[in-house]
Amino acid sequence: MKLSPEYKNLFNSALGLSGQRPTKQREHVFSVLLDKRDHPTADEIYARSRTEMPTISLATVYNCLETLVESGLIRSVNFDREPTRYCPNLTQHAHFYCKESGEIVDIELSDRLIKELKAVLPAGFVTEHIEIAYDGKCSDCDDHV
Amino acid sequence: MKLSPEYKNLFNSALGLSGQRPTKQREHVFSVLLDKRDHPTADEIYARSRTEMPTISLATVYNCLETLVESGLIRSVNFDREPTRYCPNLTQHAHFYCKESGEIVDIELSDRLIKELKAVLPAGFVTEHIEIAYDGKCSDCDDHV
DNA sequence: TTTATAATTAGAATTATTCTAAACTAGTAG
DNA sequence: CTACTAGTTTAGAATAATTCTAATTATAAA
Repeated sequence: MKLSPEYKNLFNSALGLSGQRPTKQREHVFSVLLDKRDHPTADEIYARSRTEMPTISLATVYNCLETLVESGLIRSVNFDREPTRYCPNLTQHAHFYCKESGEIVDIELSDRLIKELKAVLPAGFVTEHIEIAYDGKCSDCDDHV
Repeated sequence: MKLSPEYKNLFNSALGLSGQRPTKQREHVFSVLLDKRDHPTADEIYARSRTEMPTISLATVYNCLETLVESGLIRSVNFDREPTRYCPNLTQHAHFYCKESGEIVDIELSDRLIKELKAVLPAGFVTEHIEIAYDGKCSDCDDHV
């Protein structure tokens, strides 16, 4: 697990912009997220990180995740009564949580739709981020197939 | 703090439909939420409930909130790194969280917009609920006024 | 290099929430 | 009305996720 040159650049510049240092641990946690894009929890990320970096601590994983979120490299996702999950933040997308399988699927959102969502805000309201979470059943789990 | 006849009806029938008993505690927690619609946390609801019902326990508040959510009378709302908040679920709406004032504002959503949001799901995906959370600055806190 | 500042670490602490077991209450049948 | 059954409440203990603390180590800049 190693960052490709493009991601390495992205990583360095994003951290640079938010005034934070690129460390081995931060890079590794980022690469773990890029490697398997299944929206893991902090605990899961900790477990995966330790296979290649056995000395990393859980606190560091939390710290790294916080830093990566701040620098815009990843996003945190919350579902009801579930620990926070994380995903590398590349495109504008929503999340679909399947109640049956527990799977989380990314849903791409068009610029037009985002614009419409912003348009419904009252005058003077400025949004930085819109978090959209669907829940229901995915095509694999839907009954009337 | 007492439920109006309409809400009392709504309360009884909603609980009835989901096979649960209408108790004093559930009714009181519901009335607390209706009384001040500011998206309080369980702790805040506990504090408010105790002014009129000093013997209610925190566990009961959690139980009541769970029951009310199940029966569709209220909604739970999650924001990053914040305890779960609750609101009486009357209309289809999103939530706007102001990073400056901490205020949570309801944003009404048209049926058309909801339809469009459902339309972007892949074939076979069925959603029961779409949770939409904006964050940014509300009109009171926005800089360039 | 040296130095100042930031990041990591392990473990303790905190916070939100859930669980447990006993006491109570509502709805139902006699 | 009385007793029964199942659901609900209660206080406190337990758990799970996350944050804090203080010591150590690493990074970047002079």
